[in-house]
Amino acid sequence: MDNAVAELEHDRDRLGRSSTAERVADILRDRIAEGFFTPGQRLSEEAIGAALGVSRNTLREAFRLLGHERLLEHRLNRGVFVRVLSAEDVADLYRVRRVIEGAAVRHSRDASSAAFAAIRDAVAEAERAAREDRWQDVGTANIRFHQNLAALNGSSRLDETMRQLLAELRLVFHVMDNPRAFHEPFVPRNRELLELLESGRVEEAGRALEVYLGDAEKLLVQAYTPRA
Amino acid sequence: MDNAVAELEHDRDRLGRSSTAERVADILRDRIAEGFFTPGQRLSEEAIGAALGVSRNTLREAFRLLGHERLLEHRLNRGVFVRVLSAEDVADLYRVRRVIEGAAVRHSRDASSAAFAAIRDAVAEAERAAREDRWQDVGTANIRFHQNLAALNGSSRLDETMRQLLAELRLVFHVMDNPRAFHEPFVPRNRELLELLESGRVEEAGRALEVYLGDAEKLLVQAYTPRA
DNA sequence: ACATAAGGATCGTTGAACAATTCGACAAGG
DNA sequence: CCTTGTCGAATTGTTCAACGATCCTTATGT
Repeated sequence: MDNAVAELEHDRDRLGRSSTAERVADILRDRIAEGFFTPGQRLSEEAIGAALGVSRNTLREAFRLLGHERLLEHRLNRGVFVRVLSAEDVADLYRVRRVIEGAAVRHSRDASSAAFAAIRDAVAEAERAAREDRWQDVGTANIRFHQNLAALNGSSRLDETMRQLLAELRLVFHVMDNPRAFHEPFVPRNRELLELLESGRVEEAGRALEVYLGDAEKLLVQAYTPRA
Repeated sequence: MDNAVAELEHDRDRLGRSSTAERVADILRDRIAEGFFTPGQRLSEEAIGAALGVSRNTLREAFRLLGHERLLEHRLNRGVFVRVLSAEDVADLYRVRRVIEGAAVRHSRDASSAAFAAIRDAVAEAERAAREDRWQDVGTANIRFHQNLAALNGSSRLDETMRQLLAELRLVFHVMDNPRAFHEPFVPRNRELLELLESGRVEEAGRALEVYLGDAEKLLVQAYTPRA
């Protein structure tokens, strides 16, 4: 019986998981990800508080949460705004990706088969969505691909960093007017990268990743600089 | 004159730097770093609010800030506690360090001389503090050494990640009963690592770093497991 | 056209209040 | 003796109303 009780401890995390502020943050996070709130838009404490039926204090806690995820920007005495990423931000995000995903590739030698299965799933999902012209979903699957790739590092903190990073990148994706043109080319390249990893050609995969990220960054920066 | 004005922009960050919640967070962060609050200790909203003369709402915002830095742990309806790191946490922190600092070493080829100067400063400061038996300061200087080493990546986001990581590690340092035994051996090794970098022997530096981090992690884990 | 001042809107912070939850103590029952 | 149910104190979660501080806009005067 002691064993059965001991197993319950795995579920302990789920107990603390529901304060109003966190649920509000979840809602706002989704709204930002889906583009309902656009970058640069100001989020009024009063308006949103009234709309969601929570007090200003609770809403402010939710804002604080999303601010630390860099999805919102908090300007003193001026309110919170949906983050606007600069070209420099994009460059920085890709510097981090090269570091984390590059290390993930090098860790692929001693990764579990379950970790590879997760990556394979994401690739398959992207291919399926691409066949069915669901380009928004292709983008989501691509993001999952890179999230699972980064997970090869085996570090929960790097997973968290990666999740935040990809959430930030999603802010930029919404600026792209043509989602297909941006996401489509990377579907076969994800497949390619996966096969290099599974066949153990680590150095080759590392070089492919560098080119991959370089191309993706270039596309994003080009979509940004025109207005400068 | 334009140059003088341009230089002022570096201080711009500090302007927005003054909400009460953030200042409270700064105070608590320092207190935690110096060991005034010990891991596992509960921080009462009422007691601390009264002591600092701020309202509960403001204090709770400060708690949120530190919670996202993983210095405090927030348990629903039970309050906030100074974070207690497990052996698994230590292992995870060192996984991240290997990734970030390892990448930093590889970036050292095209790093500015100013970046190297910052590292050299930290090494010199550690040596000075060691000569004067200020072992707490040696630890602080060692942390600065690694912070500046990570800065070779040239990414503000990785800098931020590294700052949080090192703040978490400081939580563990306070568990060590003999700070000298833990910090002293690494002072000459920092010097060694710096010289490898400055002479361009990157691969060698990478291997030295791996050993370095492996040794440091082992020391910490040993200090942890006895009580298990 | 420009600087200045007034006004309105919004944020930052406080203090109080009440509901919800936790925790320890103590009594009842097996 | 151990377990279980219940109560009450203490603490947190959340809301609300209020006031000063700050920013933005607009009107005013030169």
